[in-house]
This record gives sequence, C-alpha cells and structure tokens, in this order.
Amino acid sequence: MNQNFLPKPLTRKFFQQPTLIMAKSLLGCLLIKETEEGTTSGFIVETEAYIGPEDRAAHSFGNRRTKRTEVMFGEAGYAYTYTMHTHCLLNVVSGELDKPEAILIRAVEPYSGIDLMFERRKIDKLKNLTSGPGKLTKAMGICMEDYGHPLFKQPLYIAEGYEPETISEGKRIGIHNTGEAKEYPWRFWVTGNQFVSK
DNA sequence: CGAAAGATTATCT
DNA sequence: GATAATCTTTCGC
Repeated sequence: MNQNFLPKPLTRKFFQQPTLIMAKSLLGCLLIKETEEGTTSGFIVETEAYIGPEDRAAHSFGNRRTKRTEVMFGEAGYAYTYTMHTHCLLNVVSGELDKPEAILIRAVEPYSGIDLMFERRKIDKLKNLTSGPGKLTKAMGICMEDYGHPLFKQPLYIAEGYEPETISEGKRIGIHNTGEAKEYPWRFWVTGNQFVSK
C-alpha cells in the first residue's frame, strides 16, 4: 500500500505524440485509480492503437462521430471508456484535435492495491488479475463514469513508470471480419511480461 | 421503441 | 475452437 514511489503524472506534452509512438511510450507507465475503497495501480504492459478513418476495426472508422466516439475527436490525453458485453474497456485518446485516434490499454502489471484487486475480481491467481482489457478495468474499478476523464489528473491518471527493456509488436487481437485491418501490427507489449494477454 | 451488434471473458468440447 | 453471458450504443421502423 504505502510505496515510497511518488507517481509523477504525465504532462499534456506526452499525449501530443503520434498515436503509434505513444502506444509504445505508454508501455511501462503507471496507471493509477483512486477510489473510496483504496488506490490501485499497475504498470501498462500491453497496448493497441486504433486509428479512426483508415482503421476498419476502430469505432471511429470513416470519421464516424457519435455520442460514443465523441471523445476520440477531442484533445489527446482523455479516457475513452466503452462497455463491451459484460465488461468495460479503457482507451487513451491520442492524435490531434478532430483526429479520432485512441490507444486501448490491454493489460497492466499489478503494482499497488493488489488486495483490493483480488477482492473485486474474486479469483486467486495473480496472473489472471489484470491480464486483459476487461479484467484490468474490473480490478481497478474503472467504468463508464470515467468516460472523458483527463488522464493527467486524479482520481484516474497515468504516471511515469519504468523503461521497458524490449518491446514487441504484432497483430491485434479480438477483431475479425474487418478485412485487412486485423493484419495491422498495431499491438505493442513488453517482451516476456507474464501479464500480457494472449 | 424494439432489435442487433460488439476492441471480452469464462467455460465447455 | 465455439458459445453463452449480458450491457450500452446505434439504427431501423
């Protein structure tokens, strides 16, 4: 619980990087969520980029602007939460204003508040705690209420973490019937990390 | 207002 | 691999 590590929230400047560069820069950063029950945090170890107009797999494909994708057209650095079946997913909006780009946080490595995460997930294996986009949001208490929240301010924010030694890249997961979009190598993860989903 | 689809997860074959 | 669970958004009538 009481780490000596003082998280330094990322600055707006960090979010001004091109989407694909930022997807890699986010690896190793610390994602923090503060709630009444306690604070949970984890290092981001897996991300996926979704670049609107040219990406058939993105909700914003063809510049489709709806109530749901609205935040993606806004300024970078905001949270785009989205309900999928029985789960919630967390994205970081990237790209310039009016460019519907975002980065999906697919997995994190638990850092603090691990007891609370176990309580929420009701499982007993550390490895399954946050090794997936829907798992980590449940473990950290992230939901639709966080839609549009700036990720450089409490209670939900991203801070500087560590520098990953090696980064791998490959095809995205969980999308199909989207033509060649599923072939784009826009998934990035920390090489060898056991919390990366598969 | 009703229906269908979806960037997932857990479980069974 | 295939499928059910189950919620919000979006689109059609």
